[in-house]
Amino acid sequence: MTEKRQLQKAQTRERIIAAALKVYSEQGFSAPTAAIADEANVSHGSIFVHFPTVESLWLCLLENFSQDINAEFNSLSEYGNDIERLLERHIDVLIKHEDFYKRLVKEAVYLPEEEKNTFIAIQSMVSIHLLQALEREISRKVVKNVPPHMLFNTWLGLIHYYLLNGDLFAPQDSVLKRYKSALIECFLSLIKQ
Amino acid sequence: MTEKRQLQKAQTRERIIAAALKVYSEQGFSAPTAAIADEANVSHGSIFVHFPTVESLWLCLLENFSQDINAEFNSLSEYGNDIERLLERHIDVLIKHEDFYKRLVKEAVYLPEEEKNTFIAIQSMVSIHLLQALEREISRKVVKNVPPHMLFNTWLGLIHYYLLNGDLFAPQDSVLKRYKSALIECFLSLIKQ
DNA sequence: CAACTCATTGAGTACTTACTCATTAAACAC
DNA sequence: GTGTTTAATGAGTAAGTACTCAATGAGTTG
Repeated sequence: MTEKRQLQKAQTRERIIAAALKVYSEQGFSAPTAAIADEANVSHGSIFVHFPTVESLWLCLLENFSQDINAEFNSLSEYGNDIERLLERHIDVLIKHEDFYKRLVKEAVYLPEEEKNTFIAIQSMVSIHLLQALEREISRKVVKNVPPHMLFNTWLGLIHYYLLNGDLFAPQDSVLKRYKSALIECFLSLIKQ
Repeated sequence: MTEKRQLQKAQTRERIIAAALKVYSEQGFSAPTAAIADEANVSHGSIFVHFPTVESLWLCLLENFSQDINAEFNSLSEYGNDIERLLERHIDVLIKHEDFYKRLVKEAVYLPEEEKNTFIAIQSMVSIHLLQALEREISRKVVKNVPPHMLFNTWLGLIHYYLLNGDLFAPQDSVLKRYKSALIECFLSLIKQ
């Protein structure tokens, strides 16, 4: 049997991934690989044993993140067409991953195509549920007759705006926690007839 | 008289500034100084004769930009409280400087404090006029009774969202030109009672 | 126990960047 | 015309980065 080695290798990989998530959340994706090795208590070279390039490490993190978050958004279907509860759930999931999500909003522009697309896919996940609910409520004349994708973009634009300017709106605090109800209230009152 | 030298020095400075504006608009603020020297047809060292550090070059560009754009926004007062025309004018000014403005939206987060503040000041300029009009229309019950600053953030969030995702919404084209009327229409119909 | 495999190491390499400074030549003062 | 000032030059420096690879030693196998 050749188990102990495999196990240790897997553990090292996980340590690197966890360290990278932390370091990138705090310092951004241009943080040096040396900082990740430090955080993971692993030699610098070890990173390149597990990931041939930094880009492959980014991609791995993004795919993990996408899976995690998609799993949490799947439960959105439970809420049916209750827009308020969908919005609440949306923000709650983002709060859970606020640091990393904020980094993505800030830096996705500079990530390579593949990573960018993964991030866009995450947003599509929410949009599916929200658009469905919006269309339903528009047809029921509860929500204004505005193209639903523009409503969705307004919502995401608002949230990302607050995330990007977090230092301004809520210094040393979670913007999403602080403004959750204000954001939802504002958006709801805007879209309603 | 010692004129020719001063004139040539000033011209070189302007050439560097113009080149930097172009290069940064196209490649972002992390573009190497060598690219700017190339574009300006000036030696690499020349840049540091006129600007002690790259940061001082960034700041100079931002201050120029702020002055230009503020001058154009000052005419906003002519429009009084006509929100639609204010929004139109806002987008028109941004269209005029779209490439550089887009870069700022994308990268302001990483610029040093002073540059970031200059960018924030630009946004305040618009907010003054727009908030005034919004408050007026709220008191006249034409616009919904939502905190005006949240309405402003919704508007700016929407525009910045479209700018950030320009490649998605309008590949190889100006997002603002393409979506100007849609954005204004959407926002107006949302805020109205 | 001996031979071998392989995850891990960290000093070293190759590259890119902002910034320097001795040198040059054009503009200027007399 | 001669000497001085100074804008401009570009090869050179220092610092930081991702990535490599020969050496190590713990794990594994017979």
